[in-house]
Amino acid sequence: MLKLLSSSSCLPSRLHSRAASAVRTGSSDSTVPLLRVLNSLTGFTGKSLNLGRRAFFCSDSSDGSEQVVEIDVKGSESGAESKSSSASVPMNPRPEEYLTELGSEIQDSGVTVFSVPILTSPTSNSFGIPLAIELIEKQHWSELKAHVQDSSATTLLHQLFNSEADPEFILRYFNWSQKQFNVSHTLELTCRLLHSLANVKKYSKIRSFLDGFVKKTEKHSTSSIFHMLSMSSNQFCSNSIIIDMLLLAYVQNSKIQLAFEVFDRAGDYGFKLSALSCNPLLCALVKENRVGDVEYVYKEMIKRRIRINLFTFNIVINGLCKVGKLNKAKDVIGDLKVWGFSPNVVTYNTLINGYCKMGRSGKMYKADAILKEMVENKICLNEITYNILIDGFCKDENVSAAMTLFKEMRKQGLKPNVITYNSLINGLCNDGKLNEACCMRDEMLSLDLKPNIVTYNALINGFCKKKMIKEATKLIDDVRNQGLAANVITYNTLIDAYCKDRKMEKAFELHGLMLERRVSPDASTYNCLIAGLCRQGNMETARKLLEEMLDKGLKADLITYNILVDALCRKGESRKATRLLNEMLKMGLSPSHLTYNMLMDGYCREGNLRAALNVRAQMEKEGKHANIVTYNVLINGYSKRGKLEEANMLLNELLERGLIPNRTTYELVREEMMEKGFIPDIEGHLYNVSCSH
DNA sequence: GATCCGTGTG
Repeated sequence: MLKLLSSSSCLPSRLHSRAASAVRTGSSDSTVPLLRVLNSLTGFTGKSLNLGRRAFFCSDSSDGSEQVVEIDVKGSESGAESKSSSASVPMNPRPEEYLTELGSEIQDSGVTVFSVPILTSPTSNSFGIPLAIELIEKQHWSELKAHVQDSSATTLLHQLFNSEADPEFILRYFNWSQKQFNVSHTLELTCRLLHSLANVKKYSKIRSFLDGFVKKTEKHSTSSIFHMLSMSSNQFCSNSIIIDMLLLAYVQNSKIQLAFEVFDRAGDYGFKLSALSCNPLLCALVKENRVGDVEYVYKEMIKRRIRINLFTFNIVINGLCKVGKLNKAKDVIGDLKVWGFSPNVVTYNTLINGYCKMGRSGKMYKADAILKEMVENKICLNEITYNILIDGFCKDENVSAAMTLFKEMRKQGLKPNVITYNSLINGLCNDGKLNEACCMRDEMLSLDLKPNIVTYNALINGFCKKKMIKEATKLIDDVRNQGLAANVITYNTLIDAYCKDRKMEKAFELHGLMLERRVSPDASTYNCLIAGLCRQGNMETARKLLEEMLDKGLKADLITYNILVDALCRKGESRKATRLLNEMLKMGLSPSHLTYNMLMDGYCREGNLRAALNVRAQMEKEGKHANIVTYNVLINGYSKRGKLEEANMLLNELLERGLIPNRTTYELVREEMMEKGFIPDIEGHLYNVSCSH
């Protein structure tokens, strides 16, 4: 009734070759229990062809050994027997039932999908399942190998699933056979394995299995995994746990996009995830600056009633703070209180850090307000709190305030660490206090706190800012003597200093040195060098360097293009710069306000106001609105050409748009205005005296 | 079983 296909002239050519190989691989004693066939029906993506009374099923086996069987739909035993070379199939209980289902499924649609593994009959040789299990248990692999060949590896796996074998042994065999025969078992079998492990609560085994699974597998789409998993068991709880672990495995293997997809689809399937996996996902999204996705996951977690905890809130707050969404971060603090949590030291540290990193003046005042709230709520400051504040004050150019905190920190019995010192050294260096900065480094050494590369980079930067590049370069030797290695930031700092000092040979020397020492230059390295060459007007070499950069697989970024656009515009070659702008857009890079403004300025200086306006139109088309610099550039362009009416119109336009003119805005027009009898009124609007009379 | 802090450049 069911038999191996021996040969067939009616198969389409594509299938024919598969059939031929099936004949070679399938031994003549292979049989296909109907139960297996039916099991396979539940889920598979392959193809079947309905050819009258017979259907040919082509297995989707990923190991390359295609197996084809022929099924007589009508179930006529005699008809099947007419093909003498096919093997007969032992009948399972109530075969008629299966055949009826099978037949109708095939006849209903021209394309039905399922796989048909071919099993070697266990009775066909002396090797039985109990022996196999024993060998697997004892891990006598070489002995097992004597009994299992390429073609029967999957067969045995099926038999193990059907036996009462310990899922852990099945797992062992699963892994061994994949490695041994260099095959990947099908997704269907993988899901069966996961479910059998979940049934006996072997979660750590599932975890490590999934780790391997996500490491090598790129071929299974998220949707096929979900589909197959839910097809192979309707145990909702197991499915949720498996998916939860899969999500975590993706995150731990830095496959964040896949993890995100799993999170999303778990919602469609209604699988319940845990904070154990969702929190790391959130963390990864924060690290990748995908704040929109962070907000989405957070909202979904609440909607799906995932048991969120304080970690969840803190991670989300950090994500929001990182991109300056301080108000939203405060909203989340409100949320966490509603959920019955209280902000802890990490919550406050995160928020304080958020304010410290904000570019605005008075940021430390805001940070201080949070600090007060923290103290009121009896949350003790820790080392990190102090480090954040010390760094914040240093960046706010208030090193003395930072030093006060430094002292207070120690008075509180908290130990400053490398980060504390690095912040202070950096602050002192930026303040030009190199001696004090060096003293701090010595203090570190005396306290047995090892300065690291960050420490030295701060010092090197300090020397560079003071144009003491020779001294700065010497520090590279110090770095080596301390057993440290200069990194890309070290080299970039020095290269940039030499470029600014117009010592391009020296800069390229360092570039060579970093290559020699196997420190890979990054886009910034090239940007520094390209900017240096542009400053010298050496556009040709700059172009060449850009090509070298691209050849190395580094991507030219916004900065690279801005450097080049700026240089071309300064040279009066705005047209060439426009070509670069289009190149950027083609590369999917979004030009910044600066890019457009430089271009407009270039055209204005060339007297091509029409071209400048075209740039502005393009800018608006790309969704970037003119800012105050844009207006200043255009106003300057018009007033320099004596077109005061237009300049005046632009000034009114910017006021109408709610932009705030700055000093430059007025200075650009004032002189000419006065000369020509225009006077600016108190509010900045201009009117023509001669017209008003 | 995890969340918060430090370096450079256009």
